[in-house]
Amino acid sequence: MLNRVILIGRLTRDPELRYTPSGVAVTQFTLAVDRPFTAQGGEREADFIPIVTWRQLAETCANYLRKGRLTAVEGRIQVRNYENNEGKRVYVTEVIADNVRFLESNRDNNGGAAPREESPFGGGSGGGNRGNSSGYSRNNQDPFSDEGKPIDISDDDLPF
Amino acid sequence: MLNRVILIGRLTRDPELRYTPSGVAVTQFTLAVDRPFTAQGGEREADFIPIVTWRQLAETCANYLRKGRLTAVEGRIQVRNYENNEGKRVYVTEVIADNVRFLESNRDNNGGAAPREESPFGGGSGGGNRGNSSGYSRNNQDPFSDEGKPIDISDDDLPF
Amino acid sequence: MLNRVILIGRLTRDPELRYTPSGVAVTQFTLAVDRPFTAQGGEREADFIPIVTWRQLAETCANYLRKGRLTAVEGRIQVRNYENNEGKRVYVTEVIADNVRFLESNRDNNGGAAPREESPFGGGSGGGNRGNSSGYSRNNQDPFSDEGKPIDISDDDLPF
Amino acid sequence: MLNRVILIGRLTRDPELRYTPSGVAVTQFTLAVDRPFTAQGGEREADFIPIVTWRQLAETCANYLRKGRLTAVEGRIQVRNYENNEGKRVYVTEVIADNVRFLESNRDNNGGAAPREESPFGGGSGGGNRGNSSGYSRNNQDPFSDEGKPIDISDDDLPF
DNA sequence: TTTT
DNA sequence: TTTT
Repeated sequence: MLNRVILIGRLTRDPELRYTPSGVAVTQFTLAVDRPFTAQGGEREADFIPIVTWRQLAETCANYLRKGRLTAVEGRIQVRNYENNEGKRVYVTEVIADNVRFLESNRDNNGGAAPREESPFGGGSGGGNRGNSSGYSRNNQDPFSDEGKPIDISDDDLPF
Repeated sequence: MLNRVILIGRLTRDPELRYTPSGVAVTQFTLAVDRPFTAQGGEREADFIPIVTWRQLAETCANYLRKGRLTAVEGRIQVRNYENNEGKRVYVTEVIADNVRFLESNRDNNGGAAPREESPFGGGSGGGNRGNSSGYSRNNQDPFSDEGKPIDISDDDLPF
Repeated sequence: MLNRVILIGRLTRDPELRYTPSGVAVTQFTLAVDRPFTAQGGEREADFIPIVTWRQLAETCANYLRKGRLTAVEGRIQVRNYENNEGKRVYVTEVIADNVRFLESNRDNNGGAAPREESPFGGGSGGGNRGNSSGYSRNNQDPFSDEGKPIDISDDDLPF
Repeated sequence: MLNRVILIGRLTRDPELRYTPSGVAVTQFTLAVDRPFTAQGGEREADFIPIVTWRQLAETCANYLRKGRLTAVEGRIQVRNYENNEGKRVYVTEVIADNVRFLESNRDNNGGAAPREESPFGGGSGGGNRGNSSGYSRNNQDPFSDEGKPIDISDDDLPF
């Protein structure tokens, strides 16, 4: 009835952009969020929280977010489930984001992977392929071709 | 770095109160939270989100929450993992609540299980056993005795 | 850059529906939200927080919310300012709601004012005047005619 | 009954640390939070939201926050009121913060005022006066001496 | 000016 | 499988 999540953390890897069979953009990444207390032993732990974004927001995230970047995410908790290879039901909890804030510009943080775009509001190579950073065109790609795991993304998951 | 969740939904069952080996109260329940849109086909779906409360809040939840009650929960997302019987790593996502609001009084809603306590601020049988609804005293109980699944609760999970 | 508020409280009065000069619905009400602690002396205090809703949500709120009802509100803090009669700048802080949840149905709570509509999803008198509870038609009304204070609502305040 | 605010924005000035008559630290600052849409004319507007922190958090904020810094704030909305010089009741809305995150380290942003401390976890001059940046000792100060406006802070405002 |  |  009400379901609201706000997180600030850092990406553990570059985001992954894919497309559903019907061509809708989806980007997934994981946010490492430090816990507000230290574990016994004094080490600070983190929660690794899977984030999913759809459509235009997915393309923006794929273009501008990179591993290590401090990022704020607003969204809702969603619990999916599917049957795995052994016929067992597996539950997957993700945050479906509807608002993502880039708290570090590209200038601030240049460790990790090289940015695919020069600047958050900079040029890009123009044209219709913007946002599809896989190098495949939107029509003949197979976004899941390199995936060993069961395909767990479909148009049925579309939140709106 | 920041991790905040606010949910409003209904309990799918009565809450379960247990104690860690060192005697700390933990209560778990699941909140059914309706999604803000309807699936294709027009049915309204819900997310079933596991909630964990600790210490005094755990005892209050065990005493006053019941299946079906409309409830607000504030907390943070936590992702635990453990190795299962087949040596596979399993990830469990829960909301660790630090604030729970009972949006329906006992009077409002008397379906489901009978309340164990008469009123939210009513008597109880007094004495040291308050909040331990398992019928075991706090010292000789085995809160996990009736559990087939691997014990996935320990003092290591203590959030503060 | 990020601005999110979630409140649960009770309406101090029936909501007030008005229309901007260009015919956009706006509803205002105040939420009494109990503080999480007691003041010295032991009395529990509350914050009285002004809420504003626009368009369709404004009409729904005007139709179904009433004085005393337990209500959840999601939105953002907005700070307006205007010059008063004495030429002094006055600051007004409100929560612009984009999501409102009715936590008590009409059946639960029938003290206070009589409901203008029978049931949350019930009939109403039908037709185009739905949601305009002032009795004026949408075109020839003056929503501010009965107001002594400076007109502090205009199309400029439109949030989207 | 539930009152939660999360903001990300930038300080409009250096924070102001004061002490109540009984010696409790209070820090006030204003956060400029960009609105999620542009006004007609295309300019992006912001809300200027007053933040209050107490005790240890007040001292930390006074030490490490500076004008212009990107900052996340978690807290609750509080509405105070007092009678002004002309006998008129004035309402003041503030966010009482219980969690503040510094999203830019001292290195990132050195515009505006010079930092009073070298680094977030750096030295300081040590000793009991830490956090009292007014230059007054905690006992003989008058935290309101340089204030023309009515004293609007007192131990009565203490949130816990 | 305030709600239960 | 994890980020600074």
